[in-house]
Amino acid sequence: MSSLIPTSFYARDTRIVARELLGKGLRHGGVLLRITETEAYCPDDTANHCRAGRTVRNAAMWGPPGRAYVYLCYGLHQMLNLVTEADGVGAAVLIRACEPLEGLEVIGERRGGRSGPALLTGPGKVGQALALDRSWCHHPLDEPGGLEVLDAPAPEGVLVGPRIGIGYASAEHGAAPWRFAVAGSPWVSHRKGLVALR
DNA sequence: ACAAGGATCCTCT
DNA sequence: GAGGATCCTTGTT
Repeated sequence: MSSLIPTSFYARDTRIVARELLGKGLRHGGVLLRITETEAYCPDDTANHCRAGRTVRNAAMWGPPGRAYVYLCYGLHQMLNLVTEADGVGAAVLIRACEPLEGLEVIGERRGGRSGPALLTGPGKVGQALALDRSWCHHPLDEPGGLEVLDAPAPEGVLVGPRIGIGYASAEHGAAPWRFAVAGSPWVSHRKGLVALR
């Protein structure tokens, strides 16, 4: 796990990018993580922050692919997304959960001394473990030494299911199987509702 | 200037 | 499985 993923990887259908991000590396703040759970937020998606058009907060999602979109949820959680699709299209992949590979001690400190899957199963937890804040919004993900996304082999099996916490979306989008997770991994939030990808 | 609403987390049952 | 904490962003006066 060493090479940075190029921008072209992100300039594709958001659901494909979300699935293929499983297993990839995430390095920042002295910590290396393996992505184990993602969600796709697509164009024309009623669960998407961009559903009401462009705003100061969601500007990064409308921008070029391969950059970070970090936003504050419930006034306290820093949520990491990776911007997808062409420049001018509002779409991104939310990183929901990860497995720790390096820096376990630092992660534990940032997560209030917790241990086990509670460390990293949830998007707010991932942001906290990586020491991210909104100053990282718009940051290019292929820049060495910054917030790095590293290439790695795809997992053996993938699970899919509906996304979490989007009760405000339409019935169609609320049920869409746009959440992806590494099969058999304990580092996944809300296991219920996930099924093997054909 | 104000009110409303969250892509969650944690602590209980 | 359910409910409260918490405070910024947004759209509306």
